[in-house]
Amino acid sequence: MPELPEVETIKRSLGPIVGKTVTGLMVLRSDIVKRCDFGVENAVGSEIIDVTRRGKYLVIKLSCARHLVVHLGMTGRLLMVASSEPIADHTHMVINLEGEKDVRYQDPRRFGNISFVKDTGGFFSSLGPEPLDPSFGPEELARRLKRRSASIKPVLLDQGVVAGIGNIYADEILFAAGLHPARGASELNEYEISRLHAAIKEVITRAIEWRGTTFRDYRDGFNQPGQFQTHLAVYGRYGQPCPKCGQPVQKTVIGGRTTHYCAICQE
DNA sequence: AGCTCACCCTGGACGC
DNA sequence: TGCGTCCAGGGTGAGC
Repeated sequence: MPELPEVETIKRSLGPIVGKTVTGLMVLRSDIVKRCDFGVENAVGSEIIDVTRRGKYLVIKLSCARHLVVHLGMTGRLLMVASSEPIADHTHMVINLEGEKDVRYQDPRRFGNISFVKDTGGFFSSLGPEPLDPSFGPEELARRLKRRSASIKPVLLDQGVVAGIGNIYADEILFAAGLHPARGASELNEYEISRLHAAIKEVITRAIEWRGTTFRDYRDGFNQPGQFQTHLAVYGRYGQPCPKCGQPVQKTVIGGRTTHYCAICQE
């Protein structure tokens, strides 16, 4: 389940492709293409000048002022492999690079998508701020929560509020902030919002340091799993002791999503 | 406008 | 062993 820390880790692992020239590009399943501002043939011959991230989106920037924007959904992977490797099942796009290397996009569940984008500004216009951007402060978070009557958990998952938070980190963030996931977003006071803001930065930063969470599917560009799963406080730990108070972690459904929390530590 | 919920998809876990 | 059922969840869109 690639959320911000996983996508950031993949982005960093794809460093070796920067500077390489695209020698071929094949889309093997057209239904994974979400938006197409230009033909794939336009990418061939371009140089990859950067790999960046916005929220949960990975952006492969090409020298022709065009971008490949990839969303990995739940089970998507971008892997660097030798061109001689056989094409694995559920491979939906192959980017051939100079030096007989490929970047391959695999996604068994096909919740992910690829876009061929000219103007990324427009593409990302509905996304909220990057949680680790220094300009993202508690005041802005407060402003974004104020008009939301829904529970804080689904509001944290709303990419228009803050970009990059998914189900795992929403639960971890709310635990770190000591906030019950069913609390109304607009009812949080200044102190609670400052705790939430600090928890967002802290949890995301720590998860990136551990190279993301691998529950089952997530791998970086070198096919390596993350390590943060052993540091989770509540997510996936239903019935196990809360790391703070020792009481069993609870599980419920909020906003249609499985939600883990500690009934003692999260008021 | 904002909230809630069903839907998409497939592999793995689980029960019988 | 095998079959059926359920579950995971990001984003989207329908309906309220």
